[in-house]
Amino acid sequence: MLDVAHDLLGRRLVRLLDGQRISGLIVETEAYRGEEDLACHARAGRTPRTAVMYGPPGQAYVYFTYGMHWLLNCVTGPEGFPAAVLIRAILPQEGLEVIAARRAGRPRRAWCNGPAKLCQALSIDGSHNDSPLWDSTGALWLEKGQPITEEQIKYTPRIGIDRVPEPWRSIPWRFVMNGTLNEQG
DNA sequence: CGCCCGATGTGCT
DNA sequence: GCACATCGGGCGT
Repeated sequence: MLDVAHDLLGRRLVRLLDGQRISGLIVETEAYRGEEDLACHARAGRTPRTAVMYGPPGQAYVYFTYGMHWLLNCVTGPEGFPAAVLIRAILPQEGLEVIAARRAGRPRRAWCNGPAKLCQALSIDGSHNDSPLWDSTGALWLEKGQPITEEQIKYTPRIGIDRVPEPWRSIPWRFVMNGTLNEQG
């Protein structure tokens, strides 16, 4: 739901890879909710791919697109209602050497400033689909990060859905923490 | 800087 | 068949 997209901002996304923590603060999210939301994958109803979104909240919904990219979502409630929050950008915090290696040749600001980039940086793929993001004993989870205030959040339409009809194309369900996307870190 | 476009596999019509 | 919740390189301004 929208409050989850809001709450995820400022939280820390943690990946345990070869025993090492790799993490970053979430600074950009988007909400997708319901079969009536024509930008949401669940617009086609319940299918093998979208089944996770109909399940309990707190699970990862990881899908493959454009023939080469993985994207990470957090499923939101209530159970039975298909909705998820896309994690679009993080600010790298831990495991910087690993991130730099996985994003070789790119400037730091381009390490994790996109939904597919952060999945590449943290080695997130389909094996993490339907895994619990509240379980800190797993390979991928969310932690309390840094509390943020309402004034720090910018609301805009969602990205990359230009072919979706109104009102869905323009509804401001993208959430950005002010002044974070272009930081050098 | 901005716009354009190719890459490349999968899910759904 | 075709669209796709993207990315990065190329080229023009």
